[in-house]
Amino acid sequence: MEAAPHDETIRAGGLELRRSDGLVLAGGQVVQTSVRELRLLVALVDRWGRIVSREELYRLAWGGTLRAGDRSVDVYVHKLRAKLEQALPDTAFIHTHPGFGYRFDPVSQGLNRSATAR
Amino acid sequence: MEAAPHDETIRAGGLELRRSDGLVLAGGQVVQTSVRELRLLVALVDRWGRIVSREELYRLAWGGTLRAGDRSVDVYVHKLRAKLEQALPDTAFIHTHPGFGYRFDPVSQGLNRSATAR
DNA sequence: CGACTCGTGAACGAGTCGTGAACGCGTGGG
DNA sequence: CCCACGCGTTCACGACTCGTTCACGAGTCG
Repeated sequence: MEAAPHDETIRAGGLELRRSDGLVLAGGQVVQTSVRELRLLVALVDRWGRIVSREELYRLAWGGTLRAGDRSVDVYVHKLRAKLEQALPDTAFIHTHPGFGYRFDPVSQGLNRSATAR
Repeated sequence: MEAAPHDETIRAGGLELRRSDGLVLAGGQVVQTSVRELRLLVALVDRWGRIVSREELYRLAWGGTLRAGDRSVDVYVHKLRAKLEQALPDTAFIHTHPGFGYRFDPVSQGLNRSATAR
């Protein structure tokens, strides 16, 4: 029944991601995510610290090829950011790398951390 | 980390569930449940805090495979919510996760600003 | 400036979920 | 034998959610 070969639970800067349940916790509270949102988040978290192109993110979360002009990834990154920031306002999780893609790396505001963004 | 494998009596946020009797108490008063309702409730409580798919709930409470288009689980979740809400109006027990399933987690209204929000 | 990338809110169609009601079945009492 | 009753299923309709797409503005770079 439970098929979870990977790490069942991922923890990152106040974020908790239970793969088997499809449950996301941030700061102790439940973050409601849709199926797409969760798959995108998992795709990003699995490549923690690395820049992931939109093409790859689309392939992982949607399962096809990203067509030219498709902004779906952008829109869903926005949705994820909104939900995560609502739960943990002082932490930035997803960073934009213009021309390359997105990168997942929790950075708490006010603390010294590698802020590679922009 | 595992919460109560098969305890006799389960207590959760004003709810009391005795397995052997099949007795459900909420806020001190008895909640009359049918066999199906109780089995569904037990299935949810046993996976407290986790999202449980309709397929699994059907398998646990009914004992077969959920056919496409079968709304039985939805209807019985509704019945359970109605009965629990009548006993404890300020507590939400069963939360919906669209696309995933249902999750049992008692949340008292007004005292808790977290959990199921959108 | 002009072209491009990205953020963000809104609108829309499709699908999912909540909910009341009708129906059928078995049970037990008159 | 008939009827009332509780239980479980199914249906119908409304409300809500999801994913896509568009539109516009901000920011960036040569």
